[in-house]
Amino acid sequence: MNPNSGWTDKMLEEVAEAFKAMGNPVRIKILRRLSQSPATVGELVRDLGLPQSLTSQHLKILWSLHFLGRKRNGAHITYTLSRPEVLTIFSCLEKCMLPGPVSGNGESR
Amino acid sequence: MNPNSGWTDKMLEEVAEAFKAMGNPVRIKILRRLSQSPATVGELVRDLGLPQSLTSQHLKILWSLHFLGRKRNGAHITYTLSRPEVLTIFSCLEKCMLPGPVSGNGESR
DNA sequence: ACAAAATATCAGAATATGCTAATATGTGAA
DNA sequence: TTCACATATTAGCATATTCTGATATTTTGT
Repeated sequence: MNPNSGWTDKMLEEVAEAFKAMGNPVRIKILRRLSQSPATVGELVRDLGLPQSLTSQHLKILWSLHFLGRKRNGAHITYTLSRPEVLTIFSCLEKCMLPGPVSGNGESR
Repeated sequence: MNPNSGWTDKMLEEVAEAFKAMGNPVRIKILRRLSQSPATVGELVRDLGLPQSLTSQHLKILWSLHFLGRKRNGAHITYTLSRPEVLTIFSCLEKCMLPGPVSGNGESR
């Protein structure tokens, strides 16, 4: 019945949101940095060389979508990667999607 | 030196583009439909219940990013999924990211 | 209570995205 | 060539995203 075999429209939306979250260079930087080790906002700002405000905004996005965990430590807030699967996806992309085999897709116009 | 251990800025952009491409419900529908079997634009329009123009626009995006292959057959054009890895990513998302364990992320404000 | 440091939020501008409706292009048949 | 069908492209609008710069909030130390 459902022409989307298995996925509801709501699931479609959520999956799209998850991809969208990863569809930004700054957020990818953050995710990759946090995959090495947890970090505070200040450390991220320093390591990635980004404005504090911008970093905070992107952290909010990633956190609200449950990509990140957050822990207060005095005046500092430490963020952690809460979905290691993200890294699997990254390495899949790195290996499979970037080189773009484009093996004879037979476009002959 | 590079604070992005391994990835150049160009790679970051390209990976982000790939994620962005998958960050839209219509494009996810198309990718999933094509994962079952190749289809012409008309078939996609019918199966997914989308306007022809919109379908064509999204196909163009997916094709130009090398997600799809294309083959002319008379007046028809058949599209195929050219990156089966996409499905791996989908199922990873389906299993890991959607249920959102959010297991005690220790947010205690 | 005050100041300083760390983080978050807001306002606004520039750009990008997604959609509809209309039009163009290409293809095969008569 | 002309028609009908299949697909692509365009224009324009509405909304979303991304960024900067300024301001708010929270926390610790004095």
